[in-house]
Amino acid sequence: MPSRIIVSRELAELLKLLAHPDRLRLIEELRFGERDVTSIAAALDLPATRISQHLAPLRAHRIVEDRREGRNHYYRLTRPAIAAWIVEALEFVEVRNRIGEAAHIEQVRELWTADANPASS
Amino acid sequence: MPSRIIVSRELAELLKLLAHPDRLRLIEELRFGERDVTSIAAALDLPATRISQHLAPLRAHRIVEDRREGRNHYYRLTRPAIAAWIVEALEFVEVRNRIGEAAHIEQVRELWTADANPASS
DNA sequence: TGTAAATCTGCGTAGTCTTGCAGATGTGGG
DNA sequence: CCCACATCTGCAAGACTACGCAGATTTACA
Repeated sequence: MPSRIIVSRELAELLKLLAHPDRLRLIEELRFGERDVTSIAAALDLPATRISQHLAPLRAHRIVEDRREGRNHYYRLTRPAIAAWIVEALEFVEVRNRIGEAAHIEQVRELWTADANPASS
Repeated sequence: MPSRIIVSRELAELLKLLAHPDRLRLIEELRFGERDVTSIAAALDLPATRISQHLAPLRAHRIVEDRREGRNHYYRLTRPAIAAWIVEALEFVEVRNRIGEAAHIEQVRELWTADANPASS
């Protein structure tokens, strides 16, 4: 079997893994370093169980790594560059004619490109 | 609703759209310019109907655009940079311990990074 | 040792994606 | 006008995914 087919399969698996709104926000949350599950859950306003469920496949594919400290599990990006790579994709998001759509994208690009984690918009 | 949530939804939609082995290879086929459906089908060794089915959602999200000439429909990437962006993702594909996995990835990276379309591996 | 906190895992349901196939459309040539 | 070619669309079955919930684990601490 040609390499193309093998690799495109792996690549598709990776993209499918990332192709969920919560997981994308989760990854962007980890942009600045490790966080524990409860903290991520609070930031995304989702139940901790759901975060754990999202983390499981990300962990299995080594998108994230974890470290235990007492009762808490701290997660971090295995290859932090993936967060920046994701933000680059904003360029390819179809800008529909809806009012404000482009503005939303620009706002998030700035948010996910910033060095710190100031406001949440 | 915060921009983050709106945009992460759009971004996830885009990634889901790309997250299919055939569609990834299809996009890489269009890297050098327009191709008609039959020609793509031959290159990927898939039935033309399937290619058409893959093209439909890509067209709807303006990943590709088409042009008719007689009976043929020629497709091209709306934003050609997306092909290069996808290849960058190879960096994040988990390199498993299987023999030859890394070699496969490297081979495809070269293939999908090359200026021409010589051999097929 | 008992209880609570933090997280993980398993399960059922509902919804979505993939794919082959049949049939519809549109176009060029005779 | 009729046929063949290129492509599209609709449909049903099977596979896969997301989500809420219940229960299992692991660890801290009294």
